[in-house]
Amino acid sequence: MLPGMGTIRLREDQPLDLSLSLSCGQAFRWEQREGWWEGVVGESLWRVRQEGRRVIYSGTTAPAVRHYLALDENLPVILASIDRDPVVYRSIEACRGLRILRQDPWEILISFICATNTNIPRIRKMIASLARTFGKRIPGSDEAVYTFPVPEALLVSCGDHLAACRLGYRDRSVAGTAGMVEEDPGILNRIAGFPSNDARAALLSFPGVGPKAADCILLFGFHRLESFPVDVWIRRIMHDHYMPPPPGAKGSSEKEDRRIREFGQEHFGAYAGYAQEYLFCARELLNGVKVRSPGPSSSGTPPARR
DNA sequence: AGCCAGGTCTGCG
DNA sequence: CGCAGACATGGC
Repeated sequence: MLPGMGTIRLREDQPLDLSLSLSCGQAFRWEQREGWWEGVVGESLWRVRQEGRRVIYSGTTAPAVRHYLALDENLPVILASIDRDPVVYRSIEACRGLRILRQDPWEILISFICATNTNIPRIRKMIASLARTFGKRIPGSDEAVYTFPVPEALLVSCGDHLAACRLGYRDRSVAGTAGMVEEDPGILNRIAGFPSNDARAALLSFPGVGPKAADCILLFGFHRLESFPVDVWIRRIMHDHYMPPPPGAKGSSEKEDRRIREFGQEHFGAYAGYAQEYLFCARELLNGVKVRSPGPSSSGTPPARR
């Protein structure tokens, strides 16, 4: 029997969609293999799988899994609180069981610096490349598996290694942010204790972190569930279904994104981040845009736009 | 081949 | 301030 193997029984009233939660774009290191989800959390390789109301795991412990999957949070209450209009209602129906994970702030900080102006498949590759190049190998796994690199690890090598990770122009931001965290190792812990607006301001001081990345880091790395990141998809959904862009508005602008974010937080309330994530995950349904997801996907005929 | 992607930063007016 | 371009790369 594998170390740390066990089963968690989900409460009848607490939905979970493990696959959706791990693949929806809030975490980038989970892969489906042989019926399991495999991912590195901290120093360990986890294997997780869901069978109905059971979560089966190995390589970790039940409390760690419960914490990571936020099984302590009352999802029906959260979903009821954001269920304020037919659009988000449809998203909830489509994605019920999606939970916002509790992930490591440092890993999320670097991940969402990498996530700017690119697509999810490539983000996954960039993160995998960083881990393979700078992380520690985790023993006891058939495939080579690596931890997410600590800040110092991203700095020691001569920079050629970073270039080899193919981050594009983001490599400077990753290196700069790693340098700042290495010089001030307590900074993320302090940010974790800040009120959200101060935490947001602090995150904006890292190179490569703008308003959208800061909100993603707050939501996924610091579990600030009121955060409402506005990316190209959310902007599209909000303009199509909630608040048409002002006449004469050209494409995207920081001002317009701020307007969308403020509307989202006002409209959805304290759990606006959950609303954002459900809308994001239902974007194909809502906007009729073909979206790729990892793993073998059985694609029917995509609905026409609108 | 060309448009686009979970945007950010810089340099203008 | 607010806005336009540049930006490095690869998915589709």
